[in-house]
Amino acid sequence: MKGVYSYSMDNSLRILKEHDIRPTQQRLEVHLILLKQAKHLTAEEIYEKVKVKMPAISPATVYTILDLFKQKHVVNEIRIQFDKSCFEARIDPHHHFLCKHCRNIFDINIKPCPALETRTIEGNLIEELQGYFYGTCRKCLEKNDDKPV
Amino acid sequence: MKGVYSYSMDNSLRILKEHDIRPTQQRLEVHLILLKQAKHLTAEEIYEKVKVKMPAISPATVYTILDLFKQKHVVNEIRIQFDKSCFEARIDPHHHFLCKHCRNIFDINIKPCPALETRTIEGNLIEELQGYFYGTCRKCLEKNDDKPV
DNA sequence: TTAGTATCAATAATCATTCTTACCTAAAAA
DNA sequence: TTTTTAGGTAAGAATGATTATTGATACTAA
Repeated sequence: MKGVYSYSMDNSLRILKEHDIRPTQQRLEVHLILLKQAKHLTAEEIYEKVKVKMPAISPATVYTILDLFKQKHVVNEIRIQFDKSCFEARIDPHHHFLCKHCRNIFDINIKPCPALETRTIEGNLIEELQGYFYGTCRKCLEKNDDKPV
Repeated sequence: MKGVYSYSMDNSLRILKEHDIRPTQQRLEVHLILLKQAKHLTAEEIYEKVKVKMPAISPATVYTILDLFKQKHVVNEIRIQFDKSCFEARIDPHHHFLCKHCRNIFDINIKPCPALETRTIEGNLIEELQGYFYGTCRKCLEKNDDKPV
């Protein structure tokens, strides 16, 4: 257990250093949570998880850290839900799907996606892109669950 | 002038009726503004514009109307800006570009966009999709304006 | 007419996020 | 070692878009 934890923490340490981020305890913890989770977490979910290890941390600190991580490109921010942001450690461009029923978010792979393969569109330079899909996921379709929550 | 106005208002009236929306004064006015503008407006911008004709209207009413319009598919909501929504009368699926410099929003046409052409992805049923591109628009590139606002 | 329904304005409430301030710590300089 | 400096953080207040609530009014159908 200690081994796994250390390994991941070392991973976070290396990643932060590689991106010129001074590795404080708080930053390491936030990064490790995103790395371990391998899922999309809201700022509040991250805050709740950090608080287990560091009860004194404040939400503002989590927001500050996530902001820094965004700037340094170690996390990706997703606004697929209208009322709050999610964050993920995966940083290569890819699309997302939000199920209206179970509210789960899935990564989407569109094989040849022209949007993901160009640097410019109609003369405009693309520096970031987000593809959001809304609908009913496979599992909820199988359940024949037609009413959105 | 009267002619143009009436024509547009008739347009709005027809569109609302076609979508089973009882045409009240407020709803017609909000719809007409979006129709005439042919651009992306925030809820607040719409509110400011309606207020010129109907000084008694409240922001809550505008939100309610826009919500109804969304449900009935007469407007499209765009969350390309993180802190507020924009609305447009164009309802066919298309992507958007936000320039980090001039903050303008442009419609984007990707010729063969697989995302716009499928109903399902990996077994998930797509009911709505939003493609958001962030970067530097053609005009700002020409100005060699490299610093985001 | 009259009951029932829908709409709307106004205000208050919510809630994610940001701002402000002050404290603390760690590294650099003396 | 002490001083200095800069950056990081906690706490709580502030912001601001959006939503909920409520009471009044207008429409609809019998």
